[in-house]
Amino acid sequence: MSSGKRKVDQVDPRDVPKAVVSRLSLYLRELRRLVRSGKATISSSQLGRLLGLTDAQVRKDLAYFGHFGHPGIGYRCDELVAAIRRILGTDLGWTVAVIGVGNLGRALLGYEGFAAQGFRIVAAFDVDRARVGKAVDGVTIYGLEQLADVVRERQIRLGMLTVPAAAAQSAADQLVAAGIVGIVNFSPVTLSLPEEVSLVAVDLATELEQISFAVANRNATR
Amino acid sequence: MSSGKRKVDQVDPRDVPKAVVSRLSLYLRELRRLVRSGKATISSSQLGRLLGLTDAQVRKDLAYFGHFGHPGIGYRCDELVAAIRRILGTDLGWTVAVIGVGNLGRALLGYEGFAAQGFRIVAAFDVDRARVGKAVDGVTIYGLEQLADVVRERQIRLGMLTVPAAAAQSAADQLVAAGIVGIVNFSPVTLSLPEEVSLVAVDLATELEQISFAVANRNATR
DNA sequence: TACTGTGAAACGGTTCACAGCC
DNA sequence: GGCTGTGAACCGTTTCACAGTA
Repeated sequence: MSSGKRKVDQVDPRDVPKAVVSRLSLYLRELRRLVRSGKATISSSQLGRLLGLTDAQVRKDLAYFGHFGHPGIGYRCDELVAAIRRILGTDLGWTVAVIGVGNLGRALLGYEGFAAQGFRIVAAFDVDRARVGKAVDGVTIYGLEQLADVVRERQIRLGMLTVPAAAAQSAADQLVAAGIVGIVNFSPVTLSLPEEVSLVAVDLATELEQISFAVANRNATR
Repeated sequence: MSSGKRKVDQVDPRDVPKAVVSRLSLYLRELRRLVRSGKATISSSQLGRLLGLTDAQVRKDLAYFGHFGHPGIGYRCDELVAAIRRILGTDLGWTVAVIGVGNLGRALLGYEGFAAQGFRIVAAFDVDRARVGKAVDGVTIYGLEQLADVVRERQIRLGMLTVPAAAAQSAADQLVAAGIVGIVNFSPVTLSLPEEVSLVAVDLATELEQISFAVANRNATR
């Protein structure tokens, strides 16, 4: 507590609802677009309309983290972009590894959306010797046995897992042992990880199943 | 109401919480694995432990749709697989198109997890003339202008959208015009669609941002 | 006037705890 | 004894409505 009356109105980030955090990503994406299109300020109701949310929700979400708005004006787009990036931690710059260089892994290596958001893929890993040593989109592919070394040397902090289901838990264990702090799991398995490692799971088949359910149940009660 | 006292204890599927439906996919995935490994029955608490959920949650979720369990026994794995497939509608067999054959689109065309869950990708579309006419993983690539015709002929019902952000809304509009009933959107834009078309959005950068937030806020209040 | 920030109310989902059943 | 199905209590999130501010 060095000096001044630093107002502590922020909440402990750990008890912010998960839904709020994922909307933050949406706000960020839309705000960047607005900045690019030259818009200087935006109100909660305009932003909400663009994203299919209510104005109150937008304000409540942002208010978890501080006072970013200007009454009578709205939110300054560039200011809010900077604030959200800082909240999400994407201003820190993250190094990422891709584990599993199949179809999906290759797609991630070539995905342009990551760099702009502060994520740099610096290495890929695979068990297939035919792939090891090659590079895809400028990223070198290493053997899985080199994981620990490369993670240490290149200071890799996050991993994206795109290996076959049967190999996923073991690959995840290796990532954890190598000291990685967060994993996005694209393999269709439920991983069990120590709770100090963050996990987000994405299952492509599951996404289609959600659509299937919605469509199959569109009309009234069976 | 042909005969018998058909008990109507099911709830209108439209007011089942979304979270329940996405857990259904998890149950299904795990149950299939259990069936494959020869397990005949499973209790809600075992299934919950495998997925990181409570036993009560598993039972409540399933009870939205009927009485699938056997007191004293648990759930019969194969029975429950069939029930969930029917609930999700994946037993109906869906035809799917991929729009945008870039890195991610190609990965989807080669993704093996879809067929097993009842989804068949029967066509792909792209604006790039160099790609049109070719096939990827046995799926023919058509020009985007052929969308309406091919969707009709091949009776395509769902679409996966993997085009650049700038092209996404227009492509989505074309999908809707062609009569598609559900879209999984991988393009980093918020689409606006008529509400009779179902939508699931997956943003890869957003997933990494969730991890970033979790890791950056792992420790106590700043 | 136009807008934010926020308590309070309303809503919806999860957990609890137990009756009923095998 | 072991397990499901479920009403009731609990808890977290969303919506409402308005005081406060530029």
